[in-house]
Formats: sequence, structure tokens, C-alpha cells
Amino acid sequence: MSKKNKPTNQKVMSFIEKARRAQIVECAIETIAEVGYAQASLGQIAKRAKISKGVISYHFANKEELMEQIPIEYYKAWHTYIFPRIEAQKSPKEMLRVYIESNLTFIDQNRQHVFAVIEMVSNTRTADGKLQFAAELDEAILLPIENILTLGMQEGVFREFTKSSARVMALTIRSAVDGFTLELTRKPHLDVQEYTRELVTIFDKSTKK
Amino acid sequence: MSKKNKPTNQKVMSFIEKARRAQIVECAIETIAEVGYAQASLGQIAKRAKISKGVISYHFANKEELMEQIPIEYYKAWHTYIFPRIEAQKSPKEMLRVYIESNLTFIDQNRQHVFAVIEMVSNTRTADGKLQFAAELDEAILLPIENILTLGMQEGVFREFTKSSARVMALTIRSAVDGFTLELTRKPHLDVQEYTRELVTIFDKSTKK
Amino acid sequence: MSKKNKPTNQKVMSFIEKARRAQIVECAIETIAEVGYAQASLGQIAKRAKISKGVISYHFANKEELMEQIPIEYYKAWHTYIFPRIEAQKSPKEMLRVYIESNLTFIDQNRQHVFAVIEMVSNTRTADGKLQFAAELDEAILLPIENILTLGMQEGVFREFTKSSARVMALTIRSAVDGFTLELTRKPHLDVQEYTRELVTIFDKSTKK
Amino acid sequence: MSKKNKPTNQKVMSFIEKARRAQIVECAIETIAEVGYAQASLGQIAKRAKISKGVISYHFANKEELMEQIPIEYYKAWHTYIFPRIEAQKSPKEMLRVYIESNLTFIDQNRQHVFAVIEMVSNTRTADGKLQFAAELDEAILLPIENILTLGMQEGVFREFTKSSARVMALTIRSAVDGFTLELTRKPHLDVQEYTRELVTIFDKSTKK
DNA sequence: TATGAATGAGCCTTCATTCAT
DNA sequence: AATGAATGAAGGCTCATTCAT
Repeated sequence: MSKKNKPTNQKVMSFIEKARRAQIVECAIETIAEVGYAQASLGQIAKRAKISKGVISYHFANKEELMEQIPIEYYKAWHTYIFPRIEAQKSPKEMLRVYIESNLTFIDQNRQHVFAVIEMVSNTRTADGKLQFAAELDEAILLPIENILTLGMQEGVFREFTKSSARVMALTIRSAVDGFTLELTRKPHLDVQEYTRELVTIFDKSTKK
Repeated sequence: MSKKNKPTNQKVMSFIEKARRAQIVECAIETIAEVGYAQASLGQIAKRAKISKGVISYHFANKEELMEQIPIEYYKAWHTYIFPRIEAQKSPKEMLRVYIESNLTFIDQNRQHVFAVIEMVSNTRTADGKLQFAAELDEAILLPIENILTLGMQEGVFREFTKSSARVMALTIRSAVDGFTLELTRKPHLDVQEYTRELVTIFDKSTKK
Repeated sequence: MSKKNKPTNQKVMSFIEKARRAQIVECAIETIAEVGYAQASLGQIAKRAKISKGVISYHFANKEELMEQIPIEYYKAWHTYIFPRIEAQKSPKEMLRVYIESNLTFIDQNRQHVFAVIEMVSNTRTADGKLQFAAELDEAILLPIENILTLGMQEGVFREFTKSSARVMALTIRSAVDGFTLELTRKPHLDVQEYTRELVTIFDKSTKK
Repeated sequence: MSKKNKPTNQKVMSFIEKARRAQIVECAIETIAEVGYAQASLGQIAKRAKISKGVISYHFANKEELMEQIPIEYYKAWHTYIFPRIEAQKSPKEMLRVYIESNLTFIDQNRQHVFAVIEMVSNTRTADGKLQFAAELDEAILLPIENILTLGMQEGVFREFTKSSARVMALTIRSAVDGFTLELTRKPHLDVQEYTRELVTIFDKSTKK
């Protein structure tokens, strides 16, 4: 994944160490959100964190390791927020509604972080030029949607989906959520509730029997 | 838009000059598509084009002017491809189908260019950190969808749309198309026809009365 | 003066920082003195200082900030050297003699620095092509001469001077000093004492009643 | 003088060739006068001359050869203007007055050319970093003054001068003339006649017995 | 003779990274 | 655990020069 092998000896981190890393990651997120990935140099990040550049290098093996934390942290927070809400629902139709609602709410409440992740995903590459997080992260994000669709189909409340048509449906829902993010970036005063209602309607209709 | 005023005196370009510029733009597209926007330095582009770095500076005032050509050319080609096909349709429903079909076909046939534009859109910023093309380009792309939706509503074949719900619908369709692009990048052997059919189905259902 | 606003927040510099900057400025002076302003690239300066190019950028915001130090330091040193000597004199005639003597001595003892400043003055331009230091620095240098002339006239030991004829006289004295500098550059083994005596004689005669 | 040996086979130049070279030199003078030596690239000069950059390279072996013409042409014109006027005088005192007067007039009437020469003299270096024209040109310019001084001394109208005190006197006069040039650059609306009168007075007094 | 095109060296600057303290 | 200092590679750009046409 990275040029340098990640150290297998996952050092046990002290509490302070963890806190310091978290603080730096936080600053990295803010920086990316404000000036964009390309301008988010270690210098910029350090300045915002009011620490010296060296500190970052001290706590992270390299820039890459720091940047990796951003989607990791994001995914953790996202997972924690989304899943309990979905699992609290009984019907697939409700699950889908809640998936859309909770995603949009989560994005609305974590704008900086979301934006930083988007910046990263579209910028970070492996040595051979492939997009970095695309594959793995996306599967993790698509799977729950596909599961809901499958469940709904089995229960007879959704229309028929083949494996691949379920994937297209899942990708479209996912894209709609990402599209909302971009629109929110462009129009920060967007009426989130209305947008949510519309998306729910759209995907309610398009999954109905 | 740029710090340096764009020269209004569009110099008359010789045929050769035009061809050379086009060739360099082509190489820039390839380079961005392969290594990403951030890594697409003039050096990289020149290497791919097997010319010296200076040649690029000779034909373009600066990197910005070169990069600007990419979405400009893209939008021209897109417009030329999409619109006649839509206008050949009689019903809004057909128009929407053809919008989706022709977009996916166009993307499939211009993968590199599309990808390069996506990279650019998500990377290029103005001096104050705002995304560059977001606003203007997006309106140009969303408007035709909104027009189709409005038309379909007036003709009574689509459900009711308020101005803002039509916009959400349009954004969702647009997002679905962009989502296809990303998926195509990740899975180059994707069954494009099937994907197209599914998207048509999804948005047929979600716009229906 | 410069495109980038000069930071008003004069950062408190550590002793080491000051010393390093001074050392780099010193090397810049040497470099300009040896190869001329046009050839005095950061690379050249760094090579002479046996440091990497980056170090200069680390200590100075940009080349301009480094170069600005040269006349600033020069003027400080010049002022410190010249003025006490003039003020120690009682008569305007002695003041004029000492002005010439101390200037020539100062130049003789700071050949490189003087030369570097001359190079800068005749090379540095503002964006609109005007010579940079010409105006401001020159007034600061001419004024003391004009004051001596005025004083001598009031005391009746110098001939009459109008405001503008005093200026021509001052300019001529200043030019003679600068001319000495150039001659010293061309003939490093010049007899400075004799040259001084002659200049004193010339301007003694030409100011006499 | 130059890195590349000047071709010994001084090709006989056609009239047209001479005219073209003269035109280019003229443009080079204008360019230097307006934007300064450092900014006077072949591109700039070519643009002003409304010819292609290649033309310059075609007519001059390299930039250096072009630039060399500027002081050469200047010296020719200067010589042609100054000497007949001096030789028309009978007494050394008159000669000195006319030397100053005609120099200032010449400078006033050839501002651009004079300024371009100053820029060049202070910028052009040989490979070893020495100022280029300093030596040779200066002797040619100082000698006539020294001759006047010697003559005046022999005729008993000037005070005693040793060889080296005559040189200092000559240098001072020369410096005064150069100082006038700089002042003229800074204050284009200078009263040239008054300045001339003052200089004549100054050097009349300082050479008098 | 003149041109447009191309080259390649050099410039200033930014930045991730290293290291002694 | 943190810092300031230094490095060196790479970036975009300018420019004198070369060359085929």
C-alpha cells in the first residue's frame, strides 16, 4: 500500500501519544477542508496546530501515515453513527429511509471531515497511480446498502434485483449521498431536511415493487 | 479567475499551432488520467509527449492555461454528443432515457478525458481555496436535466416537481452518472449496457407519476 | 515595495537566527561583489556559503527580503561611521573635509559591501521598471551635505548657494565619492590618502567664498 | 572579451544588413532604457522591434555581440558631438566649460541611449566577473579631460596638477557628469541649463590657480 | 533572410523529511 | 517529547540559443 512497509510492531501507544496523534489528525482535517489537499502541507498543518513541523514527523512515520488516519477515523465515526440507527429499524423500507436520512445528517454534522475525506480519496494514489481507498472503502460502504436491498427483495417489499442490478442501485444511492455532499459544499445553506425528504422519495419509488 | 488577466486578444493561431496545443492537451489528459492531477507536473506531461518541458511553456502561457483547456474541450465534446441525441426525442421520458444512455456511452468512449476532468474539478482551486469549476460548469450540466423534468411535468408524464425538488432529482441523476464514471475507473470491464439499463429503470421509476 | 506585504509582525529572532541571517547576508554581499548582481543567484550564494539553497529560503521569505538587507545594513554602518565624525567638527569647512575623508575611508574599508550596494542600486527595479532605491536612499545621503553647505553659507565661510545650487554642489560631492568607489574597483591599489587629499582640495576650492 | 571568439573574418556587410543591425540595436537601447538591463531579454527586444526572436540571432552571433554595439555606438556619437566643440575653443578654461556644457547637452538629448549604456556598464561582466567596459571606455573618456587640464596648467591658467592629481580632477569631472545623468533619470524635468551653469562654476573654481 | 518551433540550463520557491539538541 | 535547522528533490517558469523550413 505504501512504499515504506508499515511497521508490524504496532507499538503500544500511551494515552498521551494517542491524544497527540488525534489532535494532529484533527488539524489535518481542518486544514484540508479549508485549503484543499494539495495545499495541505505539513507546514500548514503544523501552523494550524501551533506546533513545529517536526512534531508531526515525530508522531507519524510520514505524511502518508497521517493522511491515512483521516478516512480511517471517518469510517469509524460513520459506522458508529449509521449502523445502530439502521439496525433499530424493522422493515427494509425503513432501513433504506434511515440509511439516507442518517447519512445526510451525519454529513451535515461533520462537514469538514467529510470534505477532507473526499479531497483525500480523489487525490491519494498508490505508486502505480491507482486511487488508493477507492476499492476497499467503497466495498465497506456499499455492502450495507446491498444487504438492505436483498433483504427487501426477499421480504417482497422491494422489486426484483439481480446481484448486479442491486449493485447499480447501491452505487446510485451511494452516489446520491456523495452528490449531496458536493452540493452542500457549494451551497452551505442548503435545506438539508428537504433534500433528505426528496432523496428518500426518489429511492423509495425506484426500489418499490 | 486567474491572477493574470486572460489576454482578450485571442491571437490567431496557425493550424500547426492549434494541432500542437491539441496534442499537448491530449497528453495532459492522459497524464492526469494515469497518475492523477497532483502528480501531473509539466515534466511528467512533457515526458509522456516526448518533448521538452519548455515546449509546453512555449505553447501555453502557463500551466493554468493548459489545464483550463481540458474541461473546456470536454464540455464542447460532451455538448456536441449529448444534445442532438436528446433533441431527437419526442417525449420527456425518452429524453431522460437518452440523456442517461448517451452520457454513459460518451463516458465509456472518453474514459481518460472524463477522468481527467473529474480530477481537475476536485482539485483545482481559486486563490481563496474555493473549488474552481464547481459552480459554473455544474449549472451548465444540471440545467438540461431540470428542463427535461419540467417539460415532463407539464406534459403530465412525470410526477410533480417543485423548483427545488427538481433540482434534487437533477443532482441525483447527475450524481448517478458521475458514480458510474468512478465505478468504471475501478472496474474497467464493467457491463456498460446493463448499467445503463438499470439506471434508466431507476430514474424512470423515480420520475413516474 | 514588494508584491507580498511585508509582515509587520517583526518576529522575535533568536540570537542564532540573527547570526545565521547575518552570515547569509555577508555571503550575498561577497557574491554580488564578485560576480555582480545579475549573476548572484541563490544557488551561487548558497555555494559560496557552503550551505544548501533551501537554507536561504528557510531564513528569508524570499530573495527580495535577503537582498533588501544589504543596503539596509550598509546604510546603518555608514551612518554610524560618518555622523559622529562630522559632528565632532566645529567649522563647516572641517565638516566638509571630514565628510569626504570619512566617506573614502569607509568605502576603502568596506569595499565589498559598498560595491554590492552599488550593484543593487543600479539593478533593482520596481514592477513598473523604476529604479528602486534611487529616491529614498539618495535623499538620506544628500541631505547632510546640503546641511553642511547651508551652515557654511550662513557662517559666511562658504560662497552663496541657492537651494538648487546647493543641491548641485551636494550631488557633485556625492558623485565624486561614488566615482572614487568605481575607480577603486578598477584600481584596487589606488593611493586612497592622496585621492582623499585631492578631493578635499577640489571641494574646498569650489565652496570657498 | 567574449567567450566565443569574435569571427576574425569581419564579413563585409551589405547596406541592408547594416541597417537591420542598427535597427535592432536601436530597439535594444529603447528596451533597456524602459525596462532595465535585467529584463531586456531577446524576446522583449524582438517584440518591440516587431520581429521574431530568431532574427536577432541571425544578425548577431549572440546577445553579447548585440549588447556590445550599444556603448560602441554611443561612444561614436559622443565623440562626434563633443570633440569638434572642444576643439573650437581657444583657451583651456573655455574648453573645460564646453566639455561640461556639451556633455550635459548631449546627455539631455540622448537620454535613452545614455541610460542604456549606464545599465550595461553596470551589468555586463566578463566570465571572471570583472566589469566589462570599465577600463577601456573610461580611459577614452578621461583622457581628453586630462589633456585639457595639462594644457591649462602649462598655459598657467589652471593650478598645478601632478599626473595623479590631474586624474582625480578628471575623474571628479567625469563623475559629476555621470551624477547629472542619474539625477536626470530621477528628475526628468530638471533645469538642465542651471545644472550646467553650476557645474561650470564648480569646476572653474576648483581648477583655478 | 526570416520565422516559428524546440531545447535545455538555470532561476526561485515549496516541501517532506532528517537530525542534533 | 519537541524543536529549529538544514537538506535536496521537484515544481513552474524564463530565456539564450539552435535549427529546419
